[in-house]
Amino acid sequence: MNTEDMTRLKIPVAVVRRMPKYLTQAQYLRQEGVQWVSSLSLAEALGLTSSTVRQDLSHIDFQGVSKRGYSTVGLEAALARTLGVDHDITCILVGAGNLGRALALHEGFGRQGFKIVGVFDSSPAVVGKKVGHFIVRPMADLVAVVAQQKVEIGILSVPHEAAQAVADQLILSRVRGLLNLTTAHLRTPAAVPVVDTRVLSSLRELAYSVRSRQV
Amino acid sequence: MNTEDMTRLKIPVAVVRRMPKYLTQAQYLRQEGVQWVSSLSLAEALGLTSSTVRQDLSHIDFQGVSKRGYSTVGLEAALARTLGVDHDITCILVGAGNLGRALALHEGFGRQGFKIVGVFDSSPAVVGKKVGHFIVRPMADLVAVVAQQKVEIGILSVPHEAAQAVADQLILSRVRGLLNLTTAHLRTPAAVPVVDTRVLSSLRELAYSVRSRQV
DNA sequence: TAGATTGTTAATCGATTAACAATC
DNA sequence: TAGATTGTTAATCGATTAACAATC
Repeated sequence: MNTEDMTRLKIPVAVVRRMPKYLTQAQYLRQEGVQWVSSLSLAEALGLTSSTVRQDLSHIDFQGVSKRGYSTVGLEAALARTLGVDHDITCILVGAGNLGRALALHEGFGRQGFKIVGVFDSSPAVVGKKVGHFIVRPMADLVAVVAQQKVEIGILSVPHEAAQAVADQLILSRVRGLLNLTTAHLRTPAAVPVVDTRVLSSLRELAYSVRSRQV
Repeated sequence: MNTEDMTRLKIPVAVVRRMPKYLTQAQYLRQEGVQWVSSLSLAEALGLTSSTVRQDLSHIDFQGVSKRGYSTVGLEAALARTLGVDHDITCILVGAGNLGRALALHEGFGRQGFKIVGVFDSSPAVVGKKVGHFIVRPMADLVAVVAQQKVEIGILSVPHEAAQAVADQLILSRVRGLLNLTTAHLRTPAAVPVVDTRVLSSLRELAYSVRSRQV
């Protein structure tokens, strides 16, 4: 099988979830001026085994070199291409509470290609207010903005109770994926993937780990 | 084996990661006045199979009832006990950038028992500034605050480059677990668990999902 | 009682690790 | 060349699902 075919095959979720870490590490090494990295040193830096690293990287359209390892520049480019982050991705953010405002103000996402082009809120008390250089817009503008700016991703940082309703509105407005920062579980059609990032869940998981390791 | 023994056994990570979701759902149902919930309806609400739900809940010290399901009140209590979130957990936050300030201002965590008792930053420009009712403290105060307030969890929201050094300081100050919001991979001794919540990684994972589902 | 739903065992599926020939 | 490191196959390990007896 040639590499063209291979990269079209579905990559296991577990592997996709590690790819952003490899990408971050490849970027870092390249910035540091490191030109080559072995599967073993990637593994050590990321808390994995070299075997896992080689298995994972076999899913991208990029080859290592015997005795030298992987070119950091090549690895970075191939990972970005595989993930689809080698070009800008347009996002909107719904929910201008503390968390939403922080994400809108955070510049790191834009630097990595995730461009936020609008901040929305359902509360009339918040609509019209400024968040950095954004002016918070009403939900009624959603459909038009998504269409005009070709928005791909909707970021949800609304209260738990509102989450599903807002997700439904985002889907109707034709965003193609959702980043869910709420505690709610979102139901979406199969064509609209959801990735969850729940700080509260992580804290609870950590509470368990802390307790179970102490004894 | 009695249930006492069982709950002392190590619970698989995959199960621990789902427990916060069951807890959120049990809380929600209880608040709505629902008294009983079946494994099937939990599964439907959370996007799982009823088989997974029953397997998972067999790890907590709590029994369902044939023909009725699980008592929402009992389930909530047992999950909170198992996770170790049936009492307050003291946290500090390091890094008073946009994200850090947002988390400090967010009231939801405190309501769920995660009490932030201090906000720290290494930048003299930020130290002394107010974040909500907190006054940002210098890193030099870390050890004393952790000891005096019995801080269990350190939340990291510093820049990538500073992450490992700050993690090391937190470990020296004797926090017992780290919530890592940075893009860095943290190396810690086995006794100090780390849970990662990386918004950028989630966005990248989502970018891949969006692209692979469209075709 | 009849039947809905649990708890658990066994089967399947997927992810990780080990091992090693190929290669630069 | 010799040996370090890849890419890949096979083995192991763990997680999910299916199935069903027990039970209220």
